[in-house]
Amino acid sequence: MPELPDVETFRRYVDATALRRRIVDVEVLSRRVLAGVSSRRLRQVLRGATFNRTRRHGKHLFVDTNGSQWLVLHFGMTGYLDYGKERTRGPHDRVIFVFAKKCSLAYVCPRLFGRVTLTASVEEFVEMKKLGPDAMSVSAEGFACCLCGSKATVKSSLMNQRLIAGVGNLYSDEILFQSQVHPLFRSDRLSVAQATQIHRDMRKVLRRATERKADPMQLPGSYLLPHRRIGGSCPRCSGKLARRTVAGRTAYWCPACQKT
DNA sequence: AGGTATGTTAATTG
DNA sequence: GCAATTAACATACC
Repeated sequence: MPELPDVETFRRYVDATALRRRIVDVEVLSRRVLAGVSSRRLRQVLRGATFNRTRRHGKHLFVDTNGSQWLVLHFGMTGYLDYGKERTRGPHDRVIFVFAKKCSLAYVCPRLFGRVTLTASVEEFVEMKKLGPDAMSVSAEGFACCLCGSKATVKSSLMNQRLIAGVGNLYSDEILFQSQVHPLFRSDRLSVAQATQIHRDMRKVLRRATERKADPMQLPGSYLLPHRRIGGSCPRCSGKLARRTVAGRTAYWCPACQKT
């Protein structure tokens, strides 16, 4: 799941379920998802604390734990959160934050590509990971700056978390479809008008997707994602969509609507 | 069985 | 150094 709209949805989910509740225990069921923190330290820092507030930068979710540490959650390709009272444990639960009254929040990650850690500062973490500005917060000028310095294809640049944080394979396809820009177009050859358009469409697409709880199939029929499958047709011109590996991922686009 | 998958990163190649 | 490609990670689905 997790591109920016998914992680923003998870952030709101934590806000709605787990804020200000005393953490009575932390169960680490898979050490593999811990990055640079031991289960003992995670438990020691979180036990007795509360989740105070949440932040998001790109695909990373941060939860202020009351003291000097933030819990950092990244979801890989298949991670998500599941809150419940007396919830039954699933096979892919990796870390469980246990609250009072048998309530708990599970970090579930079937493929184990996600990571959980702690950081003293969100800004330091972002700098350490060399993440670019958040896709929903970056200004048009900042966005153009990030893209136009890259010789990579525009799809690759959009997905490069060091340039812009938050856009992945699915939404990069959607953004370029909206802007009618070909995914293989070189970033540094975009006109100012094109970069401005892509910036506007990026924010529009991510906002829309977040409104729809990050379910790509719930996007309007005029969007690419509901049609993004083998044999799918362009909602604008009805032509067959093109499909090819770009930047190591499967890209879909309309060869008629998205020129060069 | 083999191909595919919403992510990241290291190694390799041009 | 940059960019593209490939493999690797671990699992599920068609």
